[in-house]
Amino acid sequence: MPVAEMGSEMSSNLQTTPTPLFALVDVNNFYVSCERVFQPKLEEVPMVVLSNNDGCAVARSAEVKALGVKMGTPWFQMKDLAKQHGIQAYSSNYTLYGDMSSRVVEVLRAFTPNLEVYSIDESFLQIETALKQYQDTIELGQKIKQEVKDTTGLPVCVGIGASKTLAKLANHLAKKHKQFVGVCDVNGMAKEELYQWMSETEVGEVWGVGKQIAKKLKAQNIQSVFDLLQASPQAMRQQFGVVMERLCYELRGTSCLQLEEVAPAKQQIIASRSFGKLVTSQVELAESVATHVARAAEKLRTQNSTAGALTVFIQTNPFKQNEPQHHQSVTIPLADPTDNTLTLTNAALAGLKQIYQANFRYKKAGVILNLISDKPTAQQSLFEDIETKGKSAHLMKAVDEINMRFGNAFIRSAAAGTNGTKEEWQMRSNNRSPNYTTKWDELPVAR
DNA sequence: TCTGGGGTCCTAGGACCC
DNA sequence: TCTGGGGTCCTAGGACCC
Repeated sequence: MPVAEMGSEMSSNLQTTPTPLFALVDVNNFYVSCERVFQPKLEEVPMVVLSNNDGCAVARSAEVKALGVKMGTPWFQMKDLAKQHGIQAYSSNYTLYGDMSSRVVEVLRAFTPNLEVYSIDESFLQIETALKQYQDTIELGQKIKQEVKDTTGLPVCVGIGASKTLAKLANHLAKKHKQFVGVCDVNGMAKEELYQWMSETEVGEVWGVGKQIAKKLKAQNIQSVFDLLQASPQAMRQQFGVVMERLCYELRGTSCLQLEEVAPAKQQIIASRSFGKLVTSQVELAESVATHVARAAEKLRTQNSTAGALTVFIQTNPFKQNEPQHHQSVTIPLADPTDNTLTLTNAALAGLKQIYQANFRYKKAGVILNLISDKPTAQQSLFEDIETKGKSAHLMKAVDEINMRFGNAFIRSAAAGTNGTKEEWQMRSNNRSPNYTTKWDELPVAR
């Protein structure tokens, strides 16, 4: 589609709903910047922050990025480079980073309560209201940047756009190109300029386009963000699924992803670690598994939750290609949801016994607590749908089809939800057992 | 020859994010 | 020799249910 037509299509899409405006505030080189707040002498020193066991770089200063060091590069692989350029390495201090993160959020909340803490170093703000007190988006953005710097000592960039994806893109531009001075608004920008930036930016930079998808896109000559903007969302959905379709609309300025002000309840808690050296004995694995359970259970209690099941897993080192590999996990359902460390430990150790195999050299062990959620099952939500909205179109279609094939004798399965009260439906559902002998003809008759 | 079909649950795996 | 840890969502296939 020619560029000129696309603009008109975008505006017609937007007529129905008022356009939100998002700002993404992201701390530059977060862990590195945190260390520098407390050790100002590190300013402008090329440095990295290392993962657990000091394995690989999880944060790089601008100087190190300029040397071409990628995120996640193992420390041993960059030692030569480090020597050559005087790269300093620091072990990570997550307690400190967590604390700094809260302080940043506090500052941002003063601008607007419409805020989503997206990660330890990033927040989305919805800024339509806050904007009224400023001349324009750039002034607001600069004010945010200054305020965070003054209060916490941390440098941030601000990206502004009509969707979260565009705000992310804007933030990327603000970080990459000095002329934005840390604040970029792709919404206020002239279309021609935006499209220019988009065609200069690789498609892989788009939020939600990772390595694999970028590769497939490039194979069909979708190289830049602009190329993706021109692709048909329907075609993208065909190939990559619904997430990708949403992403395309977001790029075109139709916001599909809402601000999530209240963090949804966690579905799982993971505690895992790599070993410093490879482990072969079940006893050693059991010790580490017990430690992980204790940590996970602690997190569980902190958030006042209980686990309905527990998963244990152990893995060999995937980087050792010439060694036999063993990755296995087992999930243990817990009859009564619990937050009790001893109960969870017993379950975990029983699980470990099931999956452990001698003669493998294990690199990593961990546990996952599967939390009890109040999210309704698909069937429950279907029922609620019927209760609130009346019989939905797709359900009626299914009913019609059944009636067409089998006559009006009965309606089964999901359609059975149309019969009786919620309680009756739940009873039927609870009564299911291997011995359940009800014949078709005994099932409830429709209407 | 044709042989019911839709739903749930579970698991595994792939993709993505920071 | 040495390669993080914690999350999410989606999909597909098989077992099982009625």
